[in-house]
Amino acid sequence: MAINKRVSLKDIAQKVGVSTALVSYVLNNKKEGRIKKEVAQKIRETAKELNYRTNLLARSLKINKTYTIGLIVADIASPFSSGMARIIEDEADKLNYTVIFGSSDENAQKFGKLVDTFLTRQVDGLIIAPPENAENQVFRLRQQGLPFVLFDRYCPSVNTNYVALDNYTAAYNAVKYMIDGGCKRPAIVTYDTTLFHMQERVRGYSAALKLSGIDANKSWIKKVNIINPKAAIEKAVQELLSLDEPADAILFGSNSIAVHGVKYINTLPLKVPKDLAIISFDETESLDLFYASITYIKQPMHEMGQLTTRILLDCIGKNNKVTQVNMQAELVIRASTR
Amino acid sequence: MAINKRVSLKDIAQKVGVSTALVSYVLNNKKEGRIKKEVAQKIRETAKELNYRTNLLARSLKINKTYTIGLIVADIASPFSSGMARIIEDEADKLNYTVIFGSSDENAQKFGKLVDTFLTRQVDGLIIAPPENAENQVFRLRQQGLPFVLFDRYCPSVNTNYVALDNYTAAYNAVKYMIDGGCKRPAIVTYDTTLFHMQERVRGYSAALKLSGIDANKSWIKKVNIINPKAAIEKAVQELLSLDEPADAILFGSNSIAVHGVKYINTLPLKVPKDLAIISFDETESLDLFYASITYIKQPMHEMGQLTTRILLDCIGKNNKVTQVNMQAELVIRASTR
DNA sequence: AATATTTGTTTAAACGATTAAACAAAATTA
DNA sequence: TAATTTTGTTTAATCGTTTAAACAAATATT
Repeated sequence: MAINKRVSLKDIAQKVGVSTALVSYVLNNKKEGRIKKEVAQKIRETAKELNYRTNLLARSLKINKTYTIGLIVADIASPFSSGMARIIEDEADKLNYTVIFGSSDENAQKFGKLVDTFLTRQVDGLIIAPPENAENQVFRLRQQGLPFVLFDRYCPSVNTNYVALDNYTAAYNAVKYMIDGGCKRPAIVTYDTTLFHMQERVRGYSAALKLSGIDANKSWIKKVNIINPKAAIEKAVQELLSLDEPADAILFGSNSIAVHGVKYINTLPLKVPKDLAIISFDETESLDLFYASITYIKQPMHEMGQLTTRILLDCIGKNNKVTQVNMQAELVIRASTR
Repeated sequence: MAINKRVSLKDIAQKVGVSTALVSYVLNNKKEGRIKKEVAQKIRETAKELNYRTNLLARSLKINKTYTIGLIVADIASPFSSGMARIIEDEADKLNYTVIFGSSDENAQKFGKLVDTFLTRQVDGLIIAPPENAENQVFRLRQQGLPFVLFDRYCPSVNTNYVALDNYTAAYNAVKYMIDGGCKRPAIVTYDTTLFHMQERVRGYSAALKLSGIDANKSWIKKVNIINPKAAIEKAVQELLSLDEPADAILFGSNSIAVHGVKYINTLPLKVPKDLAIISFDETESLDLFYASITYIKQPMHEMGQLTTRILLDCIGKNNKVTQVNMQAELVIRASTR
């Protein structure tokens, strides 16, 4: 079955016996008062009858606007990314934008390829969670002048729009809370990465110790390799718990770290929160059945997604000022802390 | 900062002092032998120097092909959808296709809007998980002649490409396994929906009873409303367990049903699998910590996603025959069955 | 030397829309 | 009645590519 030849303005024009210009004016409701009622009516009828659909390629080419935004996440299959994608989709849809997406796999080169693909497709703007080592690419993008907004992560060295968590304060508050609850030796397990937002979390952790008068202990900070994290995280937790004076609180630096960490802890005889307090970043469904529900740092994902999208669409609509937002997290206190 | 005017073929042509046609030929490696080496070289250099990028809108308009496919899922934020999206993205990328996506929210009207949006954008084809009551829309799409492939769900009334699970056999085998393990009163909890794939699961369940010589009991089949499923599922499980002769095995008709069901069961004194055997469709991370790991029906998601994409791209490349695939599931036996 | 072929490049139409400008006819004003 | 304005529509250029066809110059063939 061949594709039914698509209907163009020309087809309508011919059928009605007018010029394509007139058809365009009518279907776009331009020149409102000028066009004869009966002709307009006829054109609209014919368009419907022929099942006409604007060719957005042609329109976009002419008006130099595609109503498309590109979304680059780490991995669309991850809950955080797909959750964000959904929020962005809905928000974009409200203003008639369509989203095309790609996963960078935390790989700067793949990231570059995606940016290129999207630019070639003439997207009106980009929403980006940049991977490690992509600062200069982000910088170059900035020079190009295409509107974009970073989210989740950002590059402090590049002056550009972003929406992210105030990771420093979030981590600070979480650790402070555990200390105030009586923990003497709080640890943190994060990925070994140069990504700014992760470093901020460690900085917040350290500040909480310092301001609470606890002597920082280097071995309380565990940075695990992002490749094959399961084994690395288990080892890290194990080490923390077998110190001469074992850690009595752990802040897991991300969702996925917490999953492996807590599952491992679940196999140990120690009791949460009595022997060990736990806080994780983001809620984690897969720990729902852990005997002590995990206290977690809640990012306002909805607000972040909506804000990110709005800032981008604002920018596309000519607003040139740079908007940088660090949102406050909420500490949701549950059973894993005391 | 204004957007740097994008560079076109014309700019290169002017700079080099040739026609745009020649530039196009060179950059597309057409007319290989005919073009003077030095000129070709110069053109390529200048293109790089000016940071030229093909305008895919213009090319697509001319060649009537966008290298874009539209993906319509129930909800991109759900693990199944986003997992599929990722597989499709990777497979499409290999052949230089880009994916645009939308979530139907299981709503036929929203589904229609998405199809429309994607057609307007001149996608080369669609990959669709159709919602309830979208049969006629799928049928109309079929008449239009645009290549598309259904996945996960399909409409038996419409003769079109699809890739789905053999849900009948999957359910049959699962229930049979529980019966063979000694279960006398197997139940099933599914959504109350006319979606064909769900009905197939019930049909497989019923066949297993019949062929095992078990008298089917109407109250063993629970169909819960998809709106506010948590309460409905808990009620269903509760009813199954308080029958005069309570159910001693449950097949949960989907991932999300199993989550609520098992979490509820976790609060009860009964023991899995001794008092109650459990099987679910799809693996469910959030039940990882349940004391008895859940036996589940494993869909070959990777193969399904890849196959779906390949069939579509095949179709776009002119293959007109209809391909219908029902893939076999694997029953992954773990601790929740005996 | 005349003709044919090859080589290297340009011309120009097309894809399907948008839109400023031009135009003709009707209605209004002077 | 002539000049002006309004109404309704068309013409034609444009967006940035692709590509068949035309063309001119160089080379090969007779």
